[in-house]
Amino acid sequence: MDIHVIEKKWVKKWKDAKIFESEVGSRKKFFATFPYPYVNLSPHVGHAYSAIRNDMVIRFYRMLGYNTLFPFGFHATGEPIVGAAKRVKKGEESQIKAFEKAGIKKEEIEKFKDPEFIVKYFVNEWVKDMGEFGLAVDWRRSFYTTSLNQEYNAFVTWQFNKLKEKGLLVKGTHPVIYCPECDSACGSHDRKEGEDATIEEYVLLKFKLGDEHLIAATLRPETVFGQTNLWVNPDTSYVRIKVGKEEWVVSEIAYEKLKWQQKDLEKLGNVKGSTLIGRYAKAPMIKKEIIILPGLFVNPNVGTGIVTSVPSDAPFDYIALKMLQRDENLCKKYGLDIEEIKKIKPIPIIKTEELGEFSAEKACNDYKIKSLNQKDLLEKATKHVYKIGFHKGVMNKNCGKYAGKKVELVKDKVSEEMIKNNEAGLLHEMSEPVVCRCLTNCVIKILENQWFIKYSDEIWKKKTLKCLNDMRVLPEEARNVMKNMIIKMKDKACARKSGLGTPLPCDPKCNIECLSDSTIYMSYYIIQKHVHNKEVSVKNMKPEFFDYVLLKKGEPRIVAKKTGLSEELIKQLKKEFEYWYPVDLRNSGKDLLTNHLIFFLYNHTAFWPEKYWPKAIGANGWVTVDGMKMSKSKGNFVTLRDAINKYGNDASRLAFMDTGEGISDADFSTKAALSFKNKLVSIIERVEMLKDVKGKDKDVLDEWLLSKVQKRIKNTTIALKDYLNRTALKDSFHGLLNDVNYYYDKKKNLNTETLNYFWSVFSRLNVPFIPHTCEEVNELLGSKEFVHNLKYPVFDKKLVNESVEENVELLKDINYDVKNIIKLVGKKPKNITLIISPAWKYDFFKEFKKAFEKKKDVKELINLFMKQEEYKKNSKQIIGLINALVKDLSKLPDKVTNQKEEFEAFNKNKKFIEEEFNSEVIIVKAEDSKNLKAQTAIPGKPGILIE
RNA sequence: GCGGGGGUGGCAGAGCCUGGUCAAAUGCGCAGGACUUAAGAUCCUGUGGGUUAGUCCCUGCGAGGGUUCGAAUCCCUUCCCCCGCACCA
Repeated sequence: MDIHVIEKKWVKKWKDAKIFESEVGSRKKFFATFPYPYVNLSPHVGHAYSAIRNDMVIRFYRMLGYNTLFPFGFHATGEPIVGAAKRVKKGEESQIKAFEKAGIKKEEIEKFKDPEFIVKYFVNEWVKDMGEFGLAVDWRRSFYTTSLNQEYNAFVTWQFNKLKEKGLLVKGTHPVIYCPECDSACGSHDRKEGEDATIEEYVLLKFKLGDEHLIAATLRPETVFGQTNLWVNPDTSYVRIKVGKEEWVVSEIAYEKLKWQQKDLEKLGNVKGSTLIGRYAKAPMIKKEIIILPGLFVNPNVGTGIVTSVPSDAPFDYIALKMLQRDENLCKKYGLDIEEIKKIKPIPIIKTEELGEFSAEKACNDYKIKSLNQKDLLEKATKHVYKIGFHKGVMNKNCGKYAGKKVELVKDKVSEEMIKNNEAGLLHEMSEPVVCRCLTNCVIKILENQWFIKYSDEIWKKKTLKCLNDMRVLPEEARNVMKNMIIKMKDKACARKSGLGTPLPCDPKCNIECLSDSTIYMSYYIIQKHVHNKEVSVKNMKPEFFDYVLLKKGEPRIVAKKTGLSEELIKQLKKEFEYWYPVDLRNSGKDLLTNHLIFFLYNHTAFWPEKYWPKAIGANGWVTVDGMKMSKSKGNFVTLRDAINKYGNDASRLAFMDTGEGISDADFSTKAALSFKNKLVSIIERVEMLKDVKGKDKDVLDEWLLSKVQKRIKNTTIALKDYLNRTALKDSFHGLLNDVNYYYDKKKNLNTETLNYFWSVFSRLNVPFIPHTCEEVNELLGSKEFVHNLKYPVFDKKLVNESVEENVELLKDINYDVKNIIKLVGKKPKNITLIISPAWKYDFFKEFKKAFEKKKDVKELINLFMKQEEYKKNSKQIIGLINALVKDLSKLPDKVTNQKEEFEAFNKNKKFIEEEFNSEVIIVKAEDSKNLKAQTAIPGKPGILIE
């Protein structure tokens, strides 16, 4: 049997019958989406995972009676496709090889110089592969993004005009890591070095010195209240520059940096560091004249090469000051009066419990730092002081109006105040050097007049938080991740100079970037069906069209006239939107939790009333292959096509869904996939063999199987409602197969009715996981209908039989024990005698359980039982049991029935034991046995005697 | 640094919220068996360590303490790992 042939057959049948093409109706609907993939590659197994999870939920809800919709779009917005096309044009080896590896013929490569061709090529590949994979997708609703698709382009244009109208699209300024050679922002993927570099914000403090300003850079503006002096490196050459109307003195390197961040900069001349020493400059905020001292430790590459000194809270400053105060020669060299220098004392400004008011001094003592040469220790101490000071510190009385306030709360306020009073400015620095792929050193540039989406807007934020709060998020821990992100949200720059996309209406030279043009497009799937049907095209898509269909604005008669569409059609579109919206589930990889999904929520709250806000988000982890991150170099890169060819659709689906769940990563195990493939074949074979099953008699095993099946149904349904694929599979697939294996194994004369029922349930219950196999099984069972059109199995309480299940469990236990003993004895038994626990033990165990809940003391418990006549005669055994039970309560049997019931149960089922061991089984009550083993018997665990 | 999540068998991964009936569901791998001419598949049995005329005992959930009659689970301390922090899709 070839499973691939079977799967292909069903994929075709579904397609021909259009069972996944969804139309509005009167039934309840379920609309599930997942983020459209970026189409610069053919799909690989990682892509497939989120799609399968969505597919699983869709099939489940479909069989619960919902009208389901699963659309599938494609994302082409952004840089990579254009980049790849450029690289092909340039004839770059690696890029061409990558395409060739993806199965593109050499003579075709030429065409990949055109981004549009790349988009169309891969969209086609995706539809082909995903289609063959049998997803329950309504392919009429597929589209790709960017201006290459005029209709979608019109939709996004409308969206951004609306955002602007609402005041949510604003202009602003922001710093980026920038490559001067490429003349564009240099993202982490474009870098050769410094991928992890971040932008740090230094506050530039202005110290008035005559007509000039010495500019010192600091990361701790709140410590200005403790300034005692300035450090200037006497050996460094500084430059005097004109900044607007002011003259600044900074290091040469700082000037180079500032050029990118300040307007109207002009170099006036050089200043030798040593010439500044000993002079006094007026410090910002405290407005005090402080002395400029020689700081040989000052690095001209960092900040501005000028440092303000706060010896109370900065270990470097503290040690440098102490050293200078001892160094008569150095003072003399720069003409300083050492006695004056010695008068400089740290000014306490921040107090913490751990470090007191002189944290730098304390830290230096703790770390045993004596000299500036201990640079590593000084850096450690600085970090430590900062961490404690910032998070736990409180500003003291020397800090003016900030006294008594927490450091973390005032830090920004202090710098804001100084900037406002023109006592300070800003300098952006990279946390580490960045080199662009083009080998140019990057700088930080301040981009001006950039368009931002105003995600920082407090009202909008609040609405979005409410939306998140009211929806389901699965798994739950994803909610916290998102919540924290929303709270932290700043405005998002939404325009890019390069890459594909929709032009920003208010600045058409720029395209809308990839995460901003994909926030409310789920609504566009509804419109796309009509574009596909050629009923609507870009010329109809006036703003009034979207206003009416999506926002219910306007008179149908006027809108129809304006758009050139019939009134009927636009009414129909509006109706469809109102039917399918809101999105019931958006399932996504966890990587989108802190960006795309947030924007998705934000924009929905901006465009629609609560009624249309998304109902649920599901997140899943990454996919690894055989425990390793998928990569081409490791040779473990599996495309979806590979998986389909090798394992088939259902086995691949199982390999995903059986391994990962929730936000942790899923491991696609190739061995497991292969083993699933075999298992699926054997399932179909078994069902084919059903025709030879003729048995009519029913016994405990039939009842047991039916009862087990009910529990499997119940557990599967509960798990699926929480999108827990793995948990669900444990019951629906593995559980049921284990159950039925036991049945096949133990049942002498297989019962037709039982097995037909079983496989019918199996085939329906597993549709979300292995839809093709289920169709085949369903057909073999004689159904004329698609299994997808049948009802999902419903838990039937009447078929649950607890006591039968317990009996079978009991039998399993006994078999296990007997087998062990036989192994020890090492001979084939003639007789097996099971000695049922004496009647009093049943009472004892029951009473003990109750008594133990109240009293835990061994002696008290013994006394309690010894008071009772009926137990006295078994005192030895009782004391032994109590001691053992108190030590380890697990010895207490799960369930205590009574002797009569257990005796009857064993008698009824003894034939199974006899068959198992092929020997006679004798069942006696302990009271009727003289054998010593009778004493070891307890409820649920008979004494066993092998002869 | 900030935020989130983890550390359990050869591997992947349950159990933790709500302490005991739990140590390891489920899958993979491995070993043995049944079936088969044979192989594969399938099914059965076993799979932390130790011991065994007895269905058991000892040890074990990153490390160290504590609470409790009882801790993988609760509390404290400590070590280690992964992910996100935005212009990258």
